[in-house]
This record gives sequence, structure tokens and C-alpha cells, in this order.
Amino acid sequence: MESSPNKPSPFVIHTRSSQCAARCGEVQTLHGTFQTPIFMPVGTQATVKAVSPENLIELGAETILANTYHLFLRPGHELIRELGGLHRFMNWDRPILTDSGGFQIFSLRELATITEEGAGFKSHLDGTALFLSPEDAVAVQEALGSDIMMCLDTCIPYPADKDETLNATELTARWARRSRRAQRQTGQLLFGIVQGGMYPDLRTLAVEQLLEIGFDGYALGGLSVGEPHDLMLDITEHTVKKLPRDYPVYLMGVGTPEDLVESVYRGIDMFDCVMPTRNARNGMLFTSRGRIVIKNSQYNNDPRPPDESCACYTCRNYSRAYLRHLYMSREILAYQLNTIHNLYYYVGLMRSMRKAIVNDTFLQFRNNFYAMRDEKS
RNA sequence: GUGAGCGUAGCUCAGCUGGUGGUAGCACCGGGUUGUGGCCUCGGCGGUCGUGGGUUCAAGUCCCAUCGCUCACC
Repeated sequence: MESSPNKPSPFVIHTRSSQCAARCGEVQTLHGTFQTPIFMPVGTQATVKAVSPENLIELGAETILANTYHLFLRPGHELIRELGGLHRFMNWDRPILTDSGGFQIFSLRELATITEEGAGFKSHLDGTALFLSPEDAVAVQEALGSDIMMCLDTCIPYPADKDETLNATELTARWARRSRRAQRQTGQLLFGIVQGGMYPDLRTLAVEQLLEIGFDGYALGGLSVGEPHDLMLDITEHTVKKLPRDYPVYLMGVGTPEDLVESVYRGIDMFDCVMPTRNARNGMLFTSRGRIVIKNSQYNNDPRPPDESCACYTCRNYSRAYLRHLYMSREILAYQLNTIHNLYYYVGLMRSMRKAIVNDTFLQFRNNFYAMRDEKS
């Protein structure tokens, strides 16, 4: 595929794997660069739940997410602008990517109404009627001052018939064009979102429509919405092949450690997912040998750290027995220590993958990744 | 001491005039969780109905005794 028109790519690729579609590079933003492939912790409400910015820096996070819809509702983007922007507000001076609120149209769909103009919501907080157009979403993200803005999109549920998928995909494209037009010259990047559901030809169509507009990067939306796992990987692979090679490609909302490995293998550069943080708060820890559920009684008196080969703050200092005790006691520290560990694992997994790409040993890395798993995990 | 009320799962309790112990909540034990509501969800374990008698074809339910707890009054 040819390059996208209009704007130079913020993406510099250092190394391409000779073994697969994986590549290693960096994305330039207003708040510095980040290395890819990258995992971005989710911090919906201007905080990565349970951890501080200092924790995030120590565990190696380079970029985090925040959410347009949630911050628009509370505390309000104008307030954040007045207080110096999102970075200053939350004391984070590295890159921030803001999701547009498109996913909330999907996840809060019983409260949302989609029209050509945009999305009407009834606030999940107090029921207040509010409206978010593609132009509004850009304006809010400009007020927040995020480094990477996402276009408002419409995420398609699974299963969905082809007509419904086509309609949503084309609406997303029209919204994408309006988003690009609404953008002011702030230096913030704007990514388009490829929809198209589980139909390869519609994914291709979505890519073509976005490339006509031209964005700073391209995201794959509407995946991991209940479809079979293999289908997710197939659609990812198909879509990546249609996208220009010199722009960053972001797989939204994915996924498990296995998903990350398989998606990097297929050429994905950026990820976000609530899984490491949410599951941390629900007592599940990711380790190099698979996942453990720290609330299980078998860890009652287990003196080992969650992952004996992990160098995170949690594993360096605390036993499974203690973490189980904290979790069972509903202590706040449980959420913090579990989240630190899981994010360290995810960030470390990405670091390992970058290293493997640079050394051109990604296939060996991938084989070893699976070989280390315990049976059940 | 007198009067009243209450004893059912680890805890809090449903159980109507006797007819197989509750899909109850919490706790506990497992599973799930993919652009986040610290949530939610799906399974599972769990009871000689305080104890001893009696009435009855049949008692958690009715009667007597007894033990324990609570409240009120002395």
C-alpha cells in the first residue's frame, strides 16, 4: 500500500523483522517519543486506577490512555484546560493518548443514540442528556491537550449483519473526515479508526476511506467484541496488510499477553487494554508462566513472589501469601501492588518483543513465550 | 424475680392456617472478565431447624419441659 497523503508520518521504524510483520520503531509526539511496539496502560479518568504516576514511571510505562467521554462528563474538559491541560492536571509529562468516546457509544449503547450528526448520551452518572459530535470529540481532546487524539467512531457489535456493518463503517468514515476538518493546528496527532466488523472486504473499504483523508496513525477498532479468537487475528492480519507500512498501527482494546504476541507478529505497533489493570483489581496476576488467581486459597501460605523471574516492586518485596491476604481483606494496597505487577509484566513483555525484533529473533521469542507457560494457563 | 419476644447454613434472615429445609443476602471455594464503574457475572460447598419429651399418618411450624440470648418491669 502507498503512503497516506497530507501529512508526514510521526513514526520512525528502526527495525523490521525478517521473519514476520513485526517492526520496531518510535512515535514522535508533543511530549516526546515512545518506543514501539508499546502497551499503553488505560487511565480512563485521568488516572491509571490504583497507581501513581511515579509507580508508572518506575514500572516503565511510556504512554498512557485517558478517555474523552469520561473526562468530558467529569470534571469537564474546560476545567482541565483552565488548570493547564491534562498532563499538568494529572502530573504526567509523557505522551497521553485519548480515546474518543466511540467505545462508550458501544459499551453504554443502552444510554446512547447514534445519528448522522453524532452520538446522544444519557450520562451514566446522573442521566443528563448530552451530545458528542465528531467535531466535539476533537475539540474536547484539544482542550485536554492529549498527544494522540482518536476520531469518534462507531464500534460494531458481534455478530452483526453486513448491512448494519456497512452502515456503521461508512458513518465512521464520514465522522473521520469531519474530525480531520475540525482539527486545529496544535501539533496533536489524530488517528483514524478502521471499522468494518468481521467482513474483510468492509475492513478494506474502511482502510481506503481513511487513507483518502489521511491520518497520523491508524487504529483497528471493533475487535475483541465477542468474536472467536482466530477470527480476531485473521481480521487483524487482513487489515494490517491493507494499511500503509510507514504509519503506526494501533489495535484498540487488546488484549491478553498471547494476543499481544500474536498481534505484534502480524504487524501491530500499539496496544491498550484494561485487562492488566482490571484483572489486578480482581485478583488475577499475569506471570511468565501464565496467570495466577491470587485470591485462590492455594496461595494462603505461599512465600514465593507472584513471578519468581519478575523484577517489579511487588515481586521484589511481597509474597503470594501477603498479596492474597491483602486481597481477601479488601485492602487498598492489594489493588496497587497487583496493578504494579501486571503493568510491569505487560510493559516488560513489550520490551522483550522489541528486543527480539531488533535481534531479529522474534520467532524464537514467540516459541519460548509459549514454552514457558504452565499447562493450565 | 416477673412478663414478653427470639433461637433455622459460618453470619443476617425467609419459611402464611402442620404436608419433601430456602432460586435469599453476605461470607467461603472455583470459573469468567479485551478502546474500565475497585464493578459485575456464572457455578459450587454448606443445616441432626437450641435441647429433651409429647400430640399427629406427618412437626421448623402445635403442646410441655429445659437451656441460651434480648427487651421491659421489679
